[in-house]
Amino acid sequence: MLNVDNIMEKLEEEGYRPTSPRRFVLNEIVRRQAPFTSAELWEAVREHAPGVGRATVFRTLELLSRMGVLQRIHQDADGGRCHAYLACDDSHHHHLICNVCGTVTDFHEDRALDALVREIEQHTDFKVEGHRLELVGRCPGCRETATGQ
Amino acid sequence: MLNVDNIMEKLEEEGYRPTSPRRFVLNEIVRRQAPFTSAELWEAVREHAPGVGRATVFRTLELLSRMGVLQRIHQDADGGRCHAYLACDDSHHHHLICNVCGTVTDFHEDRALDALVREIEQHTDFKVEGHRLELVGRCPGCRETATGQ
DNA sequence: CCGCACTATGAGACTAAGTATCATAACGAA
DNA sequence: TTCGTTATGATACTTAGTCTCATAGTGCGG
Repeated sequence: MLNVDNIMEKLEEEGYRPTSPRRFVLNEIVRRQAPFTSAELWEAVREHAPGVGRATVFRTLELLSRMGVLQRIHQDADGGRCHAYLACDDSHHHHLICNVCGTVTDFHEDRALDALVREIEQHTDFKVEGHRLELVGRCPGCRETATGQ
Repeated sequence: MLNVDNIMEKLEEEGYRPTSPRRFVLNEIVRRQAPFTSAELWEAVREHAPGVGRATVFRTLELLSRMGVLQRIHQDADGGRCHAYLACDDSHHHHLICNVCGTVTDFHEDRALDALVREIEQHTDFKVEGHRLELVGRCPGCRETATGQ
């Protein structure tokens, strides 16, 4: 699914044009494993495809988010600068982000989450309609090697 | 705990000065029930205490966040504009935000969340070190009255 | 009560993310 | 080829938040 051609095809199916600026941006997005900022992406696009404008980069980010190919994740940065983007498939899932190397793993533990939601609904009388959940930690690789924060 | 005098006292205990600009800002923060944006707060402060500068409002927001009196929450707004602030006590807890009226309820369901974390650790071999969780839905009041989105 | 070191403040410049505008260019169907 | 539509790049703009710096407030030691 995380393949430039597939996504371009999907774009076309949904009525958008498979243009080359979009392909350039998509190329840079797909090659990233860890969450990236818009600034990083724009820098990379400018280097590899100098003709492409900044607005197009943002427009493509927005388009792909709407299509579910990309997610915008929130991080507890100090001030602004809290957004990062991440290519992922569009099924409902959550992210596990490594504190050390930034790699992201998806997970789909809906049973336990449903249990949590049910418990909360009982206690609070809220009707829960949606959630935002992100876990951070240490991936299998970094768990062994690195020790300090 | 959500009392201006208490918080001012706490400020003083931690070595900060209980100045009147801080008190003005704090007043506006404490009177809000629902999450508010920095712009709303700044507008309110400017109206009720014209002498206070914008930088002071942001500095106070930051200070209170560091002290745990305030949380910065993330919302899936379209673009920037994703931050809201919320006064709350500093124990570890999560928020339940009403989609209709914006009211926020805290919850402390750590058992179910721990179960979720344990399950994920087993499946992924990650060591989970932290999480961000926010639930949105419909509070008891709005659940009865409103029906449309 | 006074002076002094330090912290806090306001004004305003600055930064960075993201959006809006607008004239132009590429597309693709007829 | 033509023509309506969609996409594009340049650039201006907006908005959240930060930085700087000169000034003012604060609290403590005398």
